[in-house]
Amino acid sequence: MTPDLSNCVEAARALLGWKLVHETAQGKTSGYIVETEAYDMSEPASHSYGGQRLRNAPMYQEKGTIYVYFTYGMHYCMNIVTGPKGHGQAVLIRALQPVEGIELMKQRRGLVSEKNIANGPAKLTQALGIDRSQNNTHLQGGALYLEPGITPQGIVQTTRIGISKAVGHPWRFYIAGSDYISRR
DNA sequence: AGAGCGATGGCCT
DNA sequence: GGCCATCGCTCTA
Repeated sequence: MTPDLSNCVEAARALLGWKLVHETAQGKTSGYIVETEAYDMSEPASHSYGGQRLRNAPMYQEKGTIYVYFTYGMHYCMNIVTGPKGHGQAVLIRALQPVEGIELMKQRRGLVSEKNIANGPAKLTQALGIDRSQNNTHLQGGALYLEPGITPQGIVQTTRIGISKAVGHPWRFYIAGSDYISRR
């Protein structure tokens, strides 16, 4: 069960409130998606810009494919692929509100505050135990999947964070008033 | 074959 | 607010 993933910008909005779940040998962890960003092959901030290559190939797969990339020599970030096969687009999951397996997530993150468990794209992959082995897998039928969660009472749309190109696109979304987003 | 740099986070001041 | 860790992908030669 997934929201409509036919377009990255609409999907980024629609994914807010859904519960992202990961089941591992250590246990089950999950959180409500509270912050997202859309990326599309038409703009240079996207990994899919400039055509398909080995690294970005998952972005060109079927909607619901998972794209995990490694950056800054130490961080993993996770995206949910959207659009038809052959169109390089995806939604970056930027923050979660912890729900299940909070103790395990704290253990993985090595800290105490619940607000800091998953309030950033690389923090949430560490908390849920996501790495390269989930890259190019699919939300359907895997250990990493979506479940219905909460209905956001308000959604804020603004510009994306941490990029230097195509900075004007208002393709970042977060749940209004959430204490678990990376920044306002 | 090799240099440059990034959709970041943590720790320091 | 600023700096640094750390590595693999991409581009150029």
